[in-house]
Amino acid sequence: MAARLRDDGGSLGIEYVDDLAAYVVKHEVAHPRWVWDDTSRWYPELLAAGVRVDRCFDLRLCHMILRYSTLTADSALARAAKSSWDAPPAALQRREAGGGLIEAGLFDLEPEHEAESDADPLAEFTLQRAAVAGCAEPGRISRLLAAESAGALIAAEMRFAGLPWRADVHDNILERILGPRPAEGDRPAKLQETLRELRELLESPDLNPDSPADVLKALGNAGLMVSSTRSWELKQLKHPAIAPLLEYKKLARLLAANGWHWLDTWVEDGRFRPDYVPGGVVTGRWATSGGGALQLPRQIRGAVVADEGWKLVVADASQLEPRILAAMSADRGMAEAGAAGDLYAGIVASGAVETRDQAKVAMLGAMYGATTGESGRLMPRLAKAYPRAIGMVEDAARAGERGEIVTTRLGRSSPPGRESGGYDESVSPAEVARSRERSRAWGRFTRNFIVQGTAAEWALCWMASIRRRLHELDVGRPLTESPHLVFFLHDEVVVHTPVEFAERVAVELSEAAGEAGRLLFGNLPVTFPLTVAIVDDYGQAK
DNA sequence: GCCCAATGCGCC
DNA sequence: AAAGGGCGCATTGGGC
Repeated sequence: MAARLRDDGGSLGIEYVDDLAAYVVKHEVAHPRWVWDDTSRWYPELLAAGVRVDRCFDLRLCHMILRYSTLTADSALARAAKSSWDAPPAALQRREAGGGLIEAGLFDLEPEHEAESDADPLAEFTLQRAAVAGCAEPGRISRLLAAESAGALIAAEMRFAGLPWRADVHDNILERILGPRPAEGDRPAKLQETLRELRELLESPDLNPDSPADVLKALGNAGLMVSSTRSWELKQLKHPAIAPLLEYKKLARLLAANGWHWLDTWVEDGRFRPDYVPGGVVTGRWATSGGGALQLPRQIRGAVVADEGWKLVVADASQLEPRILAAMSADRGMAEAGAAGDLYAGIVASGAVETRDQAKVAMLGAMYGATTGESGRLMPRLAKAYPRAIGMVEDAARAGERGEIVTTRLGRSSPPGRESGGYDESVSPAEVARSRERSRAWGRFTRNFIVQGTAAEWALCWMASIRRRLHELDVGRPLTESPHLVFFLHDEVVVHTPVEFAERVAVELSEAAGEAGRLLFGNLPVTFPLTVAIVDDYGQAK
């Protein structure tokens, strides 16, 4: 069933839809905003039928934002009991593991909710409109809902198009690093050789290098005291076995995470198609499921190769999070430091710290909540030079420690913290210390939340703008025959484009970045420069 | 055999 | 340089 609504919400009638694709094609010429319960439920089949839509409103994603946003806390929607609109996306429910469905476990739904008996999209849409209209910042929240929904369209389109992936190139890379593909279950030659050397140097002929406990024991026998086998900890040690051990771990990681098994599982017909999950992270970042798409190691990016006659345009936003912080706190000094291009160099030029590395470490520390080490030591100097920016993250941290909720620029709010509850006299000192550490940890989370979450909003607006601009470059051609987005990584995008459009695409990416900045921050003097590369393979970028 | 937590590391 | 935020995934190893 489909209902047609006027802008004011008035109904133009309800009709039964037999052929969804034909129905959408017929009405898309009028550029409606399609309102549906879940983009991942409807859009893939439309794309498969060759149908693209311009705009939509993803009720489930928008519901989650409105449910928790402090801007809409007084709305009927936020006060209502949990319903099927609070359930995870259809795409996640569909995915099977073993013999059964994955239990998302995030929401305690009563059984009757799963029957979607209460999932009337018209009623939900009305609730959502009321929530937006009744809030103090309708402009911000409606921008967020539009951006989130555009993200849902993009996610479906990226999966449909797929990331170009040359299995033969990937295989060559693996052979060069690991040796020829071994029989199933055998170690590749380079791994085997490294292991032989490692066992000899540790005098542990039966060492299982894949078992941290076993490695720890062998290191202990060799007189090496460490509390774990993490690489950074091993690097502190001086012993001939450390080099081959680190080497083994690196090779084993590549084999296990992105080796031949990964290739067989995730690459089909020259494309890698992960499931993108918009809103999958509390901060508003996307998650993915399948193939570890957001963790593709640099080593194998060379296997992402543009089709014959096509190019990849790779763009990443330089120092996005510090710039976001400068903008949201309206810290003129920090904005100025980034104006010339390299924010960290600008911080050095201002005299706050001596070296670019110090500037970088200090900024990361400010956004993550570092307390010790060089990063912690530099913080006071940064706070003195940029009081508004640093003050903003400090305030967010203190709020989190008090159990309060923090909110991003456009209105996404952090989840409610655990009730901290003041401790009474009878509690042991150790218990008090644990409780304090928990609240500090939550403060680090809320501190980072406002920056990471606002950066995610910027990225969504950037991508929505990119999508519209790419479409306008070559209207009327099918998605995969004209410039289109094929990858997104928090502050970085990859566009697959026919060669003749590549230069134009590069320009549009930069202009879209400016547009995203204005959407979030109006005319504040904060710039969002990009590093853009037109390449044949992803490995050539950066 | 299945399930789950811990470990470790890739990405931002 | 230090071990601060967010994730997904493979593997080990313990419990049932």
